[in-house]
Amino acid sequence: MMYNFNEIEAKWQKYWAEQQTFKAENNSTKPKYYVLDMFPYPSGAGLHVGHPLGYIASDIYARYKRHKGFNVLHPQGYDSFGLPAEQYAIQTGQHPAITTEANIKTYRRQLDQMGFSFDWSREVRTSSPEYYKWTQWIFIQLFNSYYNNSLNKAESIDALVDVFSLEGNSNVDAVCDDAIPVFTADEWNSFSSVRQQQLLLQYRLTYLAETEVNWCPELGTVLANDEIVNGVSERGGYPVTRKKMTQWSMRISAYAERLLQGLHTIDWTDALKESQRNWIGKSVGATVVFDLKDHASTIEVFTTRPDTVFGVSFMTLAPEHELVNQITTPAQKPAVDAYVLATAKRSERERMADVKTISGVFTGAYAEHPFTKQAVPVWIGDYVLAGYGTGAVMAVPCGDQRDYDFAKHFNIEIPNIFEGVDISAEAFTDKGTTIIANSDFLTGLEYKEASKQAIDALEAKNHGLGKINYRLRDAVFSRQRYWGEPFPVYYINGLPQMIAAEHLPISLPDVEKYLPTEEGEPPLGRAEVWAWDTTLNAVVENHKIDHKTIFPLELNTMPGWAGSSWYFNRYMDAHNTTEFASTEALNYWKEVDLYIGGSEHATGHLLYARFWQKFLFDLGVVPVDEFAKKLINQGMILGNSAFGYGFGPGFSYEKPSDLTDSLKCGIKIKKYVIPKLSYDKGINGELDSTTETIVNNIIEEYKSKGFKVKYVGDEFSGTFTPFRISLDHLKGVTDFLDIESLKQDSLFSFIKDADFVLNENNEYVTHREVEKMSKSKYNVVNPDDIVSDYGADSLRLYEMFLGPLEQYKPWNTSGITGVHNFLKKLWKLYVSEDGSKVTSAVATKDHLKTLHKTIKKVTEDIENFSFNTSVSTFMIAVNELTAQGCTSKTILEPLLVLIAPYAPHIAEELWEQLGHKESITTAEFPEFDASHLVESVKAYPISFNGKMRFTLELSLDLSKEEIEAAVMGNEKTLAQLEGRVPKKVIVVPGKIVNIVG
RNA sequence: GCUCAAGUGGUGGAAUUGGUAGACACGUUGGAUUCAAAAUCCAAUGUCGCAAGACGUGCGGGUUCGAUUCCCGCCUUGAGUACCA
Repeated sequence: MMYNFNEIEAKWQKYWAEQQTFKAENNSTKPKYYVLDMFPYPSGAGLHVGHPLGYIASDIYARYKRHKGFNVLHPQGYDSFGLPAEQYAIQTGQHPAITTEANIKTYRRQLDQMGFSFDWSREVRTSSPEYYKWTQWIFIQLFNSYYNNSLNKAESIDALVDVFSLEGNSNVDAVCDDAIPVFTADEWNSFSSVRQQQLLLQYRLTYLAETEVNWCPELGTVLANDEIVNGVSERGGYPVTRKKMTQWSMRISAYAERLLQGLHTIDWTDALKESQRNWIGKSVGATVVFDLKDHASTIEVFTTRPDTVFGVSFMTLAPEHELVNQITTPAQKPAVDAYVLATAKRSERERMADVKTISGVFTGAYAEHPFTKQAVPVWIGDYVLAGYGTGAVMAVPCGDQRDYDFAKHFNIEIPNIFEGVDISAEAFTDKGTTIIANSDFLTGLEYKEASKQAIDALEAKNHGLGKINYRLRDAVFSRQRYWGEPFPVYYINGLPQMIAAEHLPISLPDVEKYLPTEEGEPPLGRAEVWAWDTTLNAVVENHKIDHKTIFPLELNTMPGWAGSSWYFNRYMDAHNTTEFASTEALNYWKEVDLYIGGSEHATGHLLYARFWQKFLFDLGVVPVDEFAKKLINQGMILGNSAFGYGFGPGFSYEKPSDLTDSLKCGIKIKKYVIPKLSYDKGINGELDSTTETIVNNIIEEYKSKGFKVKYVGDEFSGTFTPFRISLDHLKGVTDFLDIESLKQDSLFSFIKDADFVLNENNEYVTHREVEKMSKSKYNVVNPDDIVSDYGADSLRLYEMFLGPLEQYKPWNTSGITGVHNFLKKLWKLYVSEDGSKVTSAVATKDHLKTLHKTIKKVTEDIENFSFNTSVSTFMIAVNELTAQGCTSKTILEPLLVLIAPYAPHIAEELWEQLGHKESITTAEFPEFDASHLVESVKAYPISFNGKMRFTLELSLDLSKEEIEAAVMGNEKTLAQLEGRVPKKVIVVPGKIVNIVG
């Protein structure tokens, strides 16, 4: 019998689906284990070989845990709302609902053929009304809650209303907008209901506010901070500008401290925790209030160095600071206005790129130092950001490099307040133990004590407060797009009202025109969408709202991260129509035990999901406040792009491995040089002179048909253009180009008349480069091809074999033959041409040693997520057992269970051939038994003073006699004793042994 | 600039708490089989050397009987972050 992987894999995939082998129950006598993958966006390109990497790892772990006797929940679903899905629909000109459905079909087929052990009965889609009903429900809960700082948790807004009506807000410690006035109970009760609602909105955990947002005109929507990379949109790379818009926001800042503290309780990688910490950006310090001379207002600043308050020699405001207009003196007004205007014109990106230039303008105003009462000039400068702290700083040039540079540039005084420190060249920024000088009551103190006393003094004078500042901003929650969850919100008199929970879901209307607009009018706002929901219609009717003339409905949609912030809870009880998941299910599964996904979600999804989980925990809906106990970031599998080099259209070159080699070869053997330089510099890269000469020679020697280069005499006057070649046009898995195939591809029509210059073996060698796998780079390797050529088991093993899970690594199809051969050898170990080879023969010592060595290694590997090395271990085991001629069932049966998580199809097939009626999934994972491993004892000397002491390396517990025998009799060990032959070995507990020479 | 991670053959990568560096696989070379090719099997494969042997884990030091592993100082690469007061 042959190893017919296609047949075997189809057979078992069908069997698992029919038998519902991987269906998890919500109660069991077994311990529970929840393994989750970050669910995919069903993009139009389908899966490439990089996508399943994490799914394979989680599948191996899930299958392993089942063998170990756990009730395993391993679900899968689709993050089908949001920008990526919508952009794809727009590009293809189809409705997102249609493309999403089609893409999901492709994904499902591709996932199924990999043999994953998902419980598909629990599938969720964020874009299905049954699911987003509960996303809307959570939104309403957030709206109905505020953050109570004294309880340090979210609480119902009704509780806040009660407090207001009894005692006003002066004793309320809640997270809210900065500018809330103090009011008494009487005042509150006398406020109109509109006024009350406006005030409450400033406390709610999701609130409507006019905020400066990141507006992306190309995408026609606002973006959250984490959706912007280097000043352009993460998706598409479009420019982003600042714009004031009324938007829904999520008060994630209320949870900043808990999000920080929670990191201590979860087993996530340090890198990931670190980036969350950076993103939250906690800094401890104080606010300091400076009075203004000749002006009623005050300037409030935040500083982490209150100890340096006596080093202040000026203040700087952000150009956008609200006081700038008020305090600027008439004499300075023209200069200040010009500067403010110039700053506003500069895009975020320009401002970021240009950090070296120091610029600023004096406002003419002076503040008063809170202690010395000296006049402090107030400047504006764009090194101060409006969005952080208070948008103003007290400048201490001797203790902060930016203040120092600013002072030097504008010739401002730099007083030194550090004992024995030279500040003539740069600022002194160490906190350490340096003594503060020239600072009145702070003189002679160190940083820590000085800070404390400075804050005490400020608080006593009512001129400041100890304060903790966070970089984390509230998250903008509105998107001016079609393909997202509608808000369960309508408006009365411009104030938002929640639609009652029993009317959910508010479904997304089916519209013809779903394209975003550059002005930011939401697609749902167009005429044809009016009254798109019967529920809403009823609501609107009840309130007698004329929805033709006013906007009664919230027309924005929720961002992509809304649905992904709680989906892990939905899997626990995916079809519940009355609750987002039942309490029993939530209490049973609690949290995700192992979560696998990419690190690119560090400051987006993973932060928002933790935020919502903590909120739901405060609400008492979920039993734990961290949703994922352990998280692993799988690395990316990179593509291996192929390039040709062209000079103008229609001409291309081989890229030789190195320059000197080509020089040696010369033009006679048709080698020529296109330096990497030209590629690195892109299309308009320059060639160095050596290269240029050769190129000239080649041009003279090999004028090709279709060679359309302009050159004057011998002057080379063009540029080389690397062009991408689809991997389909390479000969097999080599670097060699199949020229005929390429010329027939309409995508590469520009090349069809070209002559190709070949190397001495008449091959055209492409230049290869490792980069991210993407359709546009023509470097995608489709798992479908790999599965049909080698089988899913081969693909699974190979993806693991490529290298450590967390690492970024290039894909290289040629290596897959190694693991494929292993599977064939494995097959041959069990099956001969006439049938099963497995017998009831007694296992030999060697057989048992091989088996238990393998059990030990593989168990350790899986527990440590080092899946790559266990593939090697299997190979060694099969090679050894084949060499030993092992046919014993006692060996071969447990071996199959070891391999089953990695290569489930072949394992099932062979398991069946061993006579089992049940799936191998029900088999117990074999236990390691050390008694089968006997290895030589190695001894290493520790010291030679009188007695010799040794470290012994043992792989199991040997008796004293056995160690003695091993050391005395081991030639190699004796050689290491430098010729001294021990007479007696004294075994000491642990590894230390005394040997008397 | 700051933070983190990583540098091992032609390649991907192994190597337990410091203990035979290069497992396993790819690739390459030679051989067997074949009319031939594919497939399969066998052997060799860190570098230098005919060999004995010597040298070898980015560079320079250190600790140790012993260092890929620990310490100090550099260099390089990758990732994240960026005027955060």
